[in-house]
Amino acid sequence: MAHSRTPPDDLPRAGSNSGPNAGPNAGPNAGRRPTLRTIAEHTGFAVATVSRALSDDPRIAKATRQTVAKAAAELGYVPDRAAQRLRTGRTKVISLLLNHDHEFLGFTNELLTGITGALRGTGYAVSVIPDYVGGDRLEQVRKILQQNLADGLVFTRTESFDPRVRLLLEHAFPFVTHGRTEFSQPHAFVDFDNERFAREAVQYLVRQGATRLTMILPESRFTFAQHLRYGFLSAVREHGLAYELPEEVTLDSPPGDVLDYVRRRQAQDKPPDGHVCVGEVAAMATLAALTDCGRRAGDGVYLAAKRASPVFELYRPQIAAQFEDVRDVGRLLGDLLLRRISGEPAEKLQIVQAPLGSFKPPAI
Amino acid sequence: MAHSRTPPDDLPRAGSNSGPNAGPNAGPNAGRRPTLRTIAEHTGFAVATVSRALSDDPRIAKATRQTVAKAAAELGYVPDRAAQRLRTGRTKVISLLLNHDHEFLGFTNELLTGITGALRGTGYAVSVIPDYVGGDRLEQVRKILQQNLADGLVFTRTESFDPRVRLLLEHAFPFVTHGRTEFSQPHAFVDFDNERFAREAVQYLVRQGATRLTMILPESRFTFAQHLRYGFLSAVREHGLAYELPEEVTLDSPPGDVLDYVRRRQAQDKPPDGHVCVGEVAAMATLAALTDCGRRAGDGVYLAAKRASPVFELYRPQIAAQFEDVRDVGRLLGDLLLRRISGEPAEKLQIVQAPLGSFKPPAI
DNA sequence: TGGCCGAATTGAAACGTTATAAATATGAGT
DNA sequence: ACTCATATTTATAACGTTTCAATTCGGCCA
Repeated sequence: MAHSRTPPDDLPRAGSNSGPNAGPNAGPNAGRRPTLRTIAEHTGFAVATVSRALSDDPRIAKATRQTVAKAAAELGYVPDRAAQRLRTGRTKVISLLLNHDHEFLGFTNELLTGITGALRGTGYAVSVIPDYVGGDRLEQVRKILQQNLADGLVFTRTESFDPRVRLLLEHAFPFVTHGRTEFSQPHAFVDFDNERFAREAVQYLVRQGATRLTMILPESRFTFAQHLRYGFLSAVREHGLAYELPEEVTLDSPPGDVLDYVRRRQAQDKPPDGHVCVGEVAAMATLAALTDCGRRAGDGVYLAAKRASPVFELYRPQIAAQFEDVRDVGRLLGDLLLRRISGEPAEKLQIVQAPLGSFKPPAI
Repeated sequence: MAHSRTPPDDLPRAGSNSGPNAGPNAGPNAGRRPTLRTIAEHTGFAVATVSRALSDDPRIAKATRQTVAKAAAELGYVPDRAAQRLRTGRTKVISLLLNHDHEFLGFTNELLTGITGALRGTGYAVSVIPDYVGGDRLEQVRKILQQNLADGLVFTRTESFDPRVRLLLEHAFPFVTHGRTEFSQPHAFVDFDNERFAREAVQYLVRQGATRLTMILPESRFTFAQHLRYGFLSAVREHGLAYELPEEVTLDSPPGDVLDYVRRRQAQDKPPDGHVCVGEVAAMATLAALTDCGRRAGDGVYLAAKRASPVFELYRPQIAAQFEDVRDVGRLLGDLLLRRISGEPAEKLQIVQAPLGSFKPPAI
């Protein structure tokens, strides 16, 4: 315990129990969790000094910082989050708005794995907030803002003019979305290049020999619906092909409805023979419907899908698919949010992910 | 603003700004979030009284409680969690240990939906903590205990003598597990009746005409591995059937390994013709392997599976399956944990869920 | 009149941290 | 010896809540 200047070791002004028996766990708060005060009593410095030393404030002498750090480590000190939060207003929490209604298989698990991975070692915790897509999506965001429940926010299923984005921008609250918006003011996001996916899916189906293409779209309010539509349409028109974009069902329709729709459509005139499937569930429903109608994928009718679950390679017959690495999405979202929280400008925190892999006719 | 006794309306002892202009938002903290003090200044009561009144303390006059409640509502008061937490030690957080390695498709999403649903309106937040099954599963639990990061804990994939359970019991910390243990001291849990599932799966396969049964088990340290094994074995022996329980692969093996294993086994002597599949991934892998070997489920080889994802009904060919309602599991876990936190004895908080539905030969 | 009681309310002290402003000591310059 | 800038450290006041130990008050009993 070598101090630089005059360590007030002997000054009895600390009062209570810094007397003769300043043993390791002798104080009145014996078994309790160590606080800054504990360290202060052990080292002889003031609480304020200890606080500063631990945050590596350059105004504190280097020797002091080391002494304090050592004592803190020995005592197993770890700062009290409630106290820090009360004092600073920073929560060390990031909230994830999670939607329950629709799910690409395994999406939530992969996303969380990615986010918690990115936050590892930073002291940030992830708090999960339900996002009822059907209800008022603003409610939870308002609550977080008003009650200061988090330092940053992540959410998915972004709409072109997402009211949550508007609100958060107004409040200058750090956030990252999965998906873009069409606001002029920039914000941080990670997005999959759905336009390119749709275009390449169409091109693949054309190569396979499909002549009439279709794709079940997300509800049009979601930005990625526009990207998909644009990619699909521009590729289809380029090849001068027939196509149809059904209005009756969306990606969020109950899978049974999608199944029914595809079945019905198959029974009608000129059914499509090239299906772009934007998720595993859509692909499964489409494939099931085709099977139910006695058709076999690869034999006069073709699928091109997007998959997000690594496990989906087990599907038989295999489906030609590009991969969206959702774990990586989570990692990026976490990473961008941390940087946003620490002040980086939003326009530098925008990532469009390219689809992984390329469409190949299934071997099996 | 009628007070019961002597409201110190006129006493200027409050000092600062309770003078002539006690307008709604006139104080020095104008736009700021209202605190107990704000309410105190508005109603003329002391901060302590307001605090008590809001917690409906019977020592506060009824009229006062109403006055305060009204003022709080008008001002939009909402207690500061950091301050409450600092003062009381209660965090209003429950932590969910989430494992990333293995996933029944959609499990995490359903579980979280259930838990957050159960916690709705209670003020509790769900914090997600990664649980690296491969690593030290105790580390995160220790951290939560030492740093007092939560009021309660939920975790899955429970082991027969799960060290996390032991530690938490020692510390008398509230928790609920998904899955039982073999400790003598009781603790709260929700578990699926895997023994019954395995037994009924075997019975179904026998009815279909299977003669040699198999099941890929979880690693033996997990309690549900024992339940599955017991159910499987007792049913198999009852029927005097041949069986095999492979050692090479487990439920946690990479799906590709499972696929390879089943394929290899099919090529060997006396391959099993009845497969009990404990999850969607196992079922997909098994089915894929059979398909790859030119066999068709339902035609001399049979599957009986457990499914946790509602979406799995889209699988073709359909797989005879019982359903574990994971959303309900989540709801129950949340519910039990709340009750445990509020002091109910653990032995009354134990639920074994019966499998939903019964095995039927797939129509399609 | 005075003392005592119960009901209602209150001041003040915590909880553990950080930020502000002030204090102290050191060394250099005069 | 005296001032002054510099380098360190410190006391103190918050942050918003809950709770302990008073305090106030009217009425009741002696």
